[in-house]
Formats: sequence, structure tokens, C-alpha cells
Amino acid sequence: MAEEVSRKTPEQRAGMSDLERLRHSCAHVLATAILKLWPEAQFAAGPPVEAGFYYDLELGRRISPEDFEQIEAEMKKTVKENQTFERVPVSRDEALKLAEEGRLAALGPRGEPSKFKLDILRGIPEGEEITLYRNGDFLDLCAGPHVMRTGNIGAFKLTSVASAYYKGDERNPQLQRVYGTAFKTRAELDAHFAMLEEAKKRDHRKLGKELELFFFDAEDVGPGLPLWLPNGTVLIEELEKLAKETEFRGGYQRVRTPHLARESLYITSGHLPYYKESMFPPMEFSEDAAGDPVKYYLKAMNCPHHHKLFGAVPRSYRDLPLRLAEYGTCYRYEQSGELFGLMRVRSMQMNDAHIYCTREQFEAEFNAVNELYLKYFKIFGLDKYLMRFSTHDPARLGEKFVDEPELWRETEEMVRNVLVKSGIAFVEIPNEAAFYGPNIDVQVWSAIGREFTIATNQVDFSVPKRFGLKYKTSDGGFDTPLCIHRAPLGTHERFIGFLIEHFAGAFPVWLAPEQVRVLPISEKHAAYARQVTAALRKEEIRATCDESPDKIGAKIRLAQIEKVSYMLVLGAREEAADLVAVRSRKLGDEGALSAGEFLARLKREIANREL
RNA sequence: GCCGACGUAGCUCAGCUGGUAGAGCAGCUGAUUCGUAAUCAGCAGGUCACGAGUUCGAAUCUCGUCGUCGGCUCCA
Repeated sequence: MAEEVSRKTPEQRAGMSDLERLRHSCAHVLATAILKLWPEAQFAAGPPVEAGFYYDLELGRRISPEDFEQIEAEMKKTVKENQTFERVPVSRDEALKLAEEGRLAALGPRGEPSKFKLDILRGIPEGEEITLYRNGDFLDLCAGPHVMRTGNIGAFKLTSVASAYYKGDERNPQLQRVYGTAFKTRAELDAHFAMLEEAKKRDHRKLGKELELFFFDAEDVGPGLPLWLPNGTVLIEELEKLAKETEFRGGYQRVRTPHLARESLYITSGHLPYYKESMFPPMEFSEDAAGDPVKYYLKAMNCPHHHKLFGAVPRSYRDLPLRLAEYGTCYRYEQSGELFGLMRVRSMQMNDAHIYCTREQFEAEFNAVNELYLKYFKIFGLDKYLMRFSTHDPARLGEKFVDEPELWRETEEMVRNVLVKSGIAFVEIPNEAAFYGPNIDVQVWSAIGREFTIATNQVDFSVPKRFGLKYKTSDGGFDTPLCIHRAPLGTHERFIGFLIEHFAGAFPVWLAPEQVRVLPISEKHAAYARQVTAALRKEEIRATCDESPDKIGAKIRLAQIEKVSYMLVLGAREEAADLVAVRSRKLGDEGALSAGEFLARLKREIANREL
């Protein structure tokens, strides 16, 4: 996205890795091939991306995956010819002339100007060097860098075709985007696709079905509205338990609020009309004798309700910081094309809390929230994530960002301090903050490589004012609190979607829907097995007993496939000695223990939330 | 919402250029009572997403609707 909206700096270009150069070069080879087949194609941008490259183009005919074979064959020819990538510096006038003649991103002169290249050219600031790159007959406006020769592209493959707006803007024409990937060697390419196959096995949508965690009934319940099966509900409840324990210790108080509210609440909060597109349409009816219509909206966020709770009672500085927490259910009308398994849904439960505090308390509170994040990430063994610190753009105060220059400066400085002090790696992105304050998002990647915000921590110094929230200060006056919105566990839907992929469905025992399955070897030991199962369940261990007439091998296989944490194999030997033969999903046969010893170990693992 | 692909039993999939549906697993029933990843046999399961159209005849061709997926814009 950034590739086409903002141009890369010369430093970024110089820093492009060998693989990125190779892929970018492959994009040129792709364009060369497409032009041989359809000379009228108009090209826009063709950068390397995380898993490969793409080139955007406009063409009267639709390119479909069935065309890939033909395109790849042409690409192979170009690679085989081992053409040199020649860097051609030109003056602005020369470049403009070539674009007018349709010779950019083309194999030769054409009747039509290279319209997208012309547009890109006009966007290049005065004084910046303009370069073209040539391989064979193909000439393109391009800042490079490239590999030396087309023959350096060892192995490539086209992967998909999609559509994209020119420069990523909905108002611009829609282009066809052909995706591919390339590597130095065939072996690396094969390894890449093997890795993708593996990733598909951890896809939460697949595992959600196999492990009976959740399901969707788009017909009768509605798209993007997940229903949680018993196994998935265990995950939810264990996460809530974790959150409640942690938040209680962190001085949070729990609250509960309804799922909907009248229109006026969202007028006050500013969600209407700015957020209206993302809200379900209102329910409208007349409530009073006068027959005046009233509108109710399903809540898209919990903050307005929480602000009301802050204001419900007179507050003093002695009450601050006030931390209100709720696993609130929100509803957002996400665009149909956006829905994606559990990762983007229309009903979601947020690990939400709002911390109302003074400016003096802010840094300590924000730091505490940050530490909470790290604590959680450690529990889940989450190490591949990116902290994204979004700040405002002073040039857009009063337009995109509330006009409080001093507060912006102050809070951003405090947030930055917290991040730097904690030693967490983060990237700072200007102009990306919410209108009411800076925020930190935690980015993670799904099994198939899509990026998501898993958690968020936002500063709000604007909305409390809109709600007229006040507390009595020590000198007898009134002040408006700052507010921190935080959701370190994000929403149940997305967080669990992420956890399913993170653990590939094999949850640590504290989270596992089924912690123990007792497997009697034959019917003769069913009574003993039931007794052991009952003893475990009495201790609130999620244990079941498999009394099917299957052989022990089949029972074990099923338990392994269903990713049960522990299996207890019970036969004549165990029954005689009052033991249980422990088999863990991870390590296999671990030998016999007394039921009491096994239970003690299990309870310790659960209490410590061991991975 | 936009562009494209796809939609066959609970799941994974077969069904060639139109001749009114098939497998494996899961399920149910019966037999088997077995020591660390699959015991055997039988039975049952589908308005081929939905609705129109073309045709003597549609899972198969056309159009529309809905949904899912891959992207784009957007977000937890």
C-alpha cells in the first residue's frame, strides 16, 4: 500500500535487499510478457511486496489464472535471453515526451500515451533524478534498483490476479493486479510453496471446523456473526478468567452495559455521523404517547457507555485513576468483502477498559497498560509482533486531529517515553492517530500472512470533554480527565482466531477445551475409568471418558487428532495398582503415576498457565 | 461496497464435451473386549446454495440473488 501512495526514499531504495531487487525485476519481466501478448496494456506500479511482487495494469480483457501458463512461458523466454537491466537517467522533458508517445512501460512506440506513468512522472518532485530501466525492448519509468540481468531471476511463479484501485484510492480507476513470487533458486521457490501448504493447515477457519470451536450460518444467522460451539466457549471463558484476574490485580473494576443505546448517545460521542458507515442501521420506532420516533443503535464501541458510568457519580481526584473494565459485545457493520473468518466479524466481544486519570497519572497508567501487554504476550509465547505508534500531523490540527497542539505534544511525548524506557521495539507512524489522541496498535500476522491489529491502546483527550466529564480537583475546582482506551486481548473473535493459528490448534493445557481423556483398554475397565474421570471432574478438570468399543490405538489416534492435552490409558495393570498411565499429546507415553500425582502436576501446569 | 474465482452428504472431494448423483472419513446398528495414531460388517445421509431461463432433458449452459474465498478501500 505504502509502495504506491508514498514514493520510496532514495535511502530505502538503496537498502532494498537482493531478494526485493530480484522480485522487482521479475515484475518488469512480467510486464514484458504481458505486453508481448497484449501490447495495449497500460501499467501503473509494480513493486516487490512481502511474499513476492505485483504489477498493476489496465487492459480491456480480463486476465485470469488460466492465462498464467501463457504469460509465464513468455516470461521464461525473457529470463532465458538473459537481458541486461540498463539504467537510463533522463531529463524530465525527455521522460515526459516518452510517456506522451506511450513508450514507457511498453515495448516500443504506441498510439496512446502511457497514462499512469505520465501521472506518476508528474508526481515526482522537481530536482529528483528521473531514471528509466530497459531490458530488451521493454522500457519503464523506474527508480530501480534491479538485478544485473534477467537471467538472475532463478525461479518465479504467478500466484493470483486481483483488482486494486490506482494509487489505492477508491475514486480512481480499478486496475488488475497480477501477483507473483520469485526466488534465486527453484529449491527456494518450492520451499516457499511447501511453507504455504503448511500454513494452510493452521488456518483458523479450517481448524475451527475440525476442532468444533465455532461456526457460521450465513443464511439464517448472518454473515460475520460467529456462533461458539462448546469447545470454543471454553477458550473464551479461560481468556475472560485470565483478564478478570489480571485486571482485578491491576485495580480495575468491572462494569456491564447494554448492547444498544439511543441515537443521542452517539451524537454526543461523535460516532454519528463519522462512524455511521460501520454501524448497523438503527432500529426505529415510537416509544412515547406522542408517537415521536426514536432510534436505537447497536453499540460499535463501549466507550460512550463507560463515559456515562464515569459521569453517573460525582467524581473527585481521589477517585482517579478510575479503571472501568468490561468484556463488552460490540457490533460493526463491516463491508461484506471485509469479512474473514474470526479475524474480521460483525459481532465481537472486546477486552475493553477505560482508564480515567489526571495528566500527572497518565504516564504511570500508560506504562502499566504497556506492561500488561507484555505480560500477556509472554503467557501466550507471542514473539512475532510489531508495536505501531500512531501520532498526529501538526499540519492537520483542527481537521483530521482535534485542535489541542499542547495535549498532542504532551501525550505523544509521554507515550514515546514509555515505549523507549520499556525497550520495546516500535515504529512511529505520523498522521495515523485517531482524531482524539495518539495510539499504539500491536500488529500480528495470520497463518496465511495477512496482517492484523490484535490489540490496541489509545489515548483520548477529546471525547471525555464532549461528555462533560469532570472531577473535583484538590484545590476545589473541576478538571476533565484524560482517558486511556485499552484492549490488550483485543476481541475474543480475533484473539482466538490468532491463538488457533499460533498454537496450530494444540492449545496449552490451561486453554485446552479437553484437558484429559480417559481411555479404558476394554469394557472391563470402564468402571475404573469412570471413577478416575469423575475424580478429575470433581477438581474442575475438563476430562471425558472414551467408552467406545474401539481398540486402544484407535482411541489414542482420535484423541491425538482432537488435540486433547493428556490421555490416561487404563487397563488391568493400572486398575490393580491404582495408577494411571499418562500419555501427553506432546511427548507420548510418559509412564504410570498415581491419580493423585497426575492431578497435582496437572493443576500446577494449569495454575501457572504453562505453555 | 468494488474486481475476480468458487458454491455437490456433517467434513474432504469425484462426477469428461447436458441424459435426472458417487467415494473416503464422520454418524447410526450389530459383531469384536483388544496395551499407546485407524477391528470388521451392514444401514442411513443430498430440491447438487437459492430463483428464473435455454432445452425433449440441467449438478453440468445463460442470467439474477445470496454466501464463501483471493485482493482493493477500511478496521479489533
